Amino acid sequence: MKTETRRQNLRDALIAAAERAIAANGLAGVKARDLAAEAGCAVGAIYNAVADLDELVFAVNGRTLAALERSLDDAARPARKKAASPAEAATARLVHLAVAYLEFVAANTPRWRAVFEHRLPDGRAAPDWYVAEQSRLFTYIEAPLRDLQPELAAGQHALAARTLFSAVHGIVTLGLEEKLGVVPLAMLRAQIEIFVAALAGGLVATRSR
Amino acid sequence: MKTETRRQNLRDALIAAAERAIAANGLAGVKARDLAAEAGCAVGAIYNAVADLDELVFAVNGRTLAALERSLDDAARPARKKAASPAEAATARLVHLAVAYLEFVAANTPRWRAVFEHRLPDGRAAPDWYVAEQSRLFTYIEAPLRDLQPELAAGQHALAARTLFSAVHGIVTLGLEEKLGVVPLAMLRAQIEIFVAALAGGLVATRSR
DNA sequence: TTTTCCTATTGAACGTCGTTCAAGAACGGT
DNA sequence: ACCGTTCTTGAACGACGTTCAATAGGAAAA
Repeated sequence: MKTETRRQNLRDALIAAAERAIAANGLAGVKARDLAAEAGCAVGAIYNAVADLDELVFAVNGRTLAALERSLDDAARPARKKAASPAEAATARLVHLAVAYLEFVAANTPRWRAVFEHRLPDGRAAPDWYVAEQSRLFTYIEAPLRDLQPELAAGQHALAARTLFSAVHGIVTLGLEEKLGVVPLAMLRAQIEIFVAALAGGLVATRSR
Repeated sequence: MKTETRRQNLRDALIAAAERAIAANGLAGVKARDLAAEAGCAVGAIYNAVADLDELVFAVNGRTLAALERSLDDAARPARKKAASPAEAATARLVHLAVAYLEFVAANTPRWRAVFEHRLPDGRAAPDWYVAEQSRLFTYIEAPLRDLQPELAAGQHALAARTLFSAVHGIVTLGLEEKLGVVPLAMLRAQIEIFVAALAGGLVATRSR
């Protein structure tokens, strides 16, 4: 069964080539002929290792999600400062997470943009493993949110985590995108710290009303 | 000078065709041959009325920005409830603006997505009139923010307006994009009301510290 | 009006893209 | 060693944005 290993090797080479292409030129840099040249095969051979170029993009995006998770884990490890209250500790963790997200995206901008720019045609859906990976990342946000608003129903935390992530994602994405005025990274970090802290504080205040 | 009016007419027809194409099939629906067929001209004639297809997209996006501004104006008109404090009035206006934004985007999803999906190749910049239009829209956010945090330096309000817009934009965009779980519009509106109100409340609380 | 020049218009053609396919090469089981 | 199956190849296909030589037609001069 050497043909199967060769197929796997080609697949890996293509994924690696696609990852380099995305890092260098974004999603638009993923071109069948270039990938074939870099992986050392003919254009047509791509379609034995992979159904689509879309499948390659999903593979690369999956690796990017895994890399983000590693960054979030590293960011969560240290810190552990004493906090006056559980709510303050939760707020600090949310701010920390948001800043870690900002820094990951800043350090991996083209790779990360590919995660959100990629759209598959018509009604085709993302692979299950990909959705699962994406979903699991939200648990990082749900845990502090539970500490922040323990009285909320279970499903509400998942919804709030989506909303909070979307908000931070918007700030990070539009901030790094220089479409409307260039915002230095340090200023962006400061804004995120202010806004996430204010948001968390506001949520806690809402609770007691 | 009939040729000049004909050129203008063709330009208008092409913009209208592009707008229909975007509304129906998104940015990817803008195709030279289809536009030419719908505008009743040959493919090559497009390039007499317009430099690029990008120019057409910018024209359509400009119209979309104008439509958003009309929606925001309409949304700002009524309401005018009595508020206990300037801060509460400002918060209510920010929530109102965010909800109006959500509803505009929900009612014009493909058109609005085109505004953010459109990327021009290499180092070409957006036209000046387009940047100005986009910039002017931020003043809608800056005014309530000034009421909310009067002690902030002038430039800070512009920065905070960008950040707040980015956050709401993230919530709206990822919420309407059904990539990760479908969130009903009503639920999305509730989330926005909660989050913007909490954020505004948190910002006010930060001020007094 | 007639003639002339110039520019607008046309649609075939170019280069690039993802994907497919007929042909030939290489593999795996017997 | 053989043969059926499968993989690999690169030319070919259709679609895309854009360009261009050829032609048609309007504007200015006679």
